[in-house]
Amino acid sequence: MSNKGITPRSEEYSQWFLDIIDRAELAENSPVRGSMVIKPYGYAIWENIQKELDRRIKEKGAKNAYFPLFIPKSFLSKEADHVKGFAKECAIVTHYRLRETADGKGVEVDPEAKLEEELIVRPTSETIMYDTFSRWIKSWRDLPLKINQWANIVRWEKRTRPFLRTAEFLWQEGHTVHETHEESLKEVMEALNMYKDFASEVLALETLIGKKSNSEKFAGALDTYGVEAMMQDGKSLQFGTSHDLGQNFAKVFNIQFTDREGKLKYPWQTSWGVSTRMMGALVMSHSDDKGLIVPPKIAPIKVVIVPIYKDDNKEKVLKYSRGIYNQLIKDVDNVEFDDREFLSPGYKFNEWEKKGVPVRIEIGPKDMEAGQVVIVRRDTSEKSNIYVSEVNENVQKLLEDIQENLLSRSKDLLISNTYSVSDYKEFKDVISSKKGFVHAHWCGDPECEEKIKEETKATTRCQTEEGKKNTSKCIYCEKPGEEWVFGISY
RNA sequence: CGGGGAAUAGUUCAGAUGGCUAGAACGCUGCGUUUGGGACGCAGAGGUCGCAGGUUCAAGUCCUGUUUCCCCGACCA
Repeated sequence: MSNKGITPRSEEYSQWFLDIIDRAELAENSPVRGSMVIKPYGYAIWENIQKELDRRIKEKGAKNAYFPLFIPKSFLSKEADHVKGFAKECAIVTHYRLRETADGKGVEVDPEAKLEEELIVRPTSETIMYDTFSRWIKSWRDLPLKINQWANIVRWEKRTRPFLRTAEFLWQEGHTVHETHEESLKEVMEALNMYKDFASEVLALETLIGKKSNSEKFAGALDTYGVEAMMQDGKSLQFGTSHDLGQNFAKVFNIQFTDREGKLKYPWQTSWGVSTRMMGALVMSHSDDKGLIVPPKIAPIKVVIVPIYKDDNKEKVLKYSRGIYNQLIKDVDNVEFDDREFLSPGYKFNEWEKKGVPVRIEIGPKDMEAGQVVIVRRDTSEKSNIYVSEVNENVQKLLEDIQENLLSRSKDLLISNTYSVSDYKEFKDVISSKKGFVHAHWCGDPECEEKIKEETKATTRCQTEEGKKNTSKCIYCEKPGEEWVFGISY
């Protein structure tokens, strides 16, 4: 099996990657391609991400709900751009029953059981939600409506990559409805900033936010804003999106409300989402040749204690270590005590390093005699001898330090791989040799964008607030243009 | 849908110009010894060599067909 799709840093990479997900399990039993099994440890990371993000989403005033997996074909086809955008990557349910084959050895689709109207497995939930919204919303008093859904969705991509682009993925999608465009635009930016803050505060990832170009925007939106992260190889990864849907969907799903003057109006909508792709960003950003580094705030195991003993001092060391464990869990959660027998300490160290556990505590006879423990941080591999009485304080401080250090590494990477260029030759040089984010001017013509993509593989990633104000010659056609951020995208 | 690979043990792979009973490493099972950076010894289980034809005294190896998977593009969060 190979995991080459996801920025291998070394041969070791593919090994520890498999501790988190497993594609083989599924591939053997099923012809489902491009889906993946997320193993318990990987899923525990996802659960922690969910928990923290869910809290922030609710803080914004959104409530969780759940809508159907299947969308009637007619719903999806209501918004013209929306259909065009998703038509080519939909899984479609056409029948509802199987029957035994004539030879009795298997099953086949029962042609009698054809659905009158095909169902589409949701590639996103705008249509099925908004059909319902049209019944929920009558008056300005019903607004704003803010609904969030945690769900799985299916996009039948031609080519898949673990975490970055799987046929089925887990995500969160927020959908809001507002009285005015001004208000909905505010929501779009709030969601965008929520993602940026989440990335930086929780995932320790520095990101860039801004508006997407027309060719990159969501099918059916007026405008799409994106959060772009930079991976260790300089390539960019769209991490989350927030869409200004305008009144496009309101009009086709007939969502109307009576405003404060008694007039019937179409509301303004937004939608925003992030997916398990975040896990990919996490893996690809915080990793070194030893394996993953999980930011402490979402680590399923924050601290692992590894007792080191020989037969003659086993009981003593275990007792001493357990004492420290009991002391530590008073102040720190997610502490693991690894007393598995007959596995060498070296094996254990390696295993926890692969999994990215931020702090490891080694306790052996030498430490016991000195009344100390050895504390090792995962990000720098730095070891220190700490007195038992100082362990709790030290570990708490270390966890904060690691979280900060990961973010500062991510910042440094982004800053040191961001360039500004003024002509096309320079643009091509930088893109081909350095990758990274390249600030350059573009006239806004999709043809120039397309040509640049064909010739360099670089696409517009987004336009920042400052970029909009900064005008100069388009690097391709030299007509006047605004500044955009280009990059090579995953 | 284009362009390249590949298919042999649970996994990664080796098996020139066909040759006898199909191999290694890792993993797995048992016993014993080990435990401060991926432990070691001994014993063992595990294979219709992707599938179907063909050539041959003889096919994992050659030929034809077929299926599947992987990688690189196009599409996309």
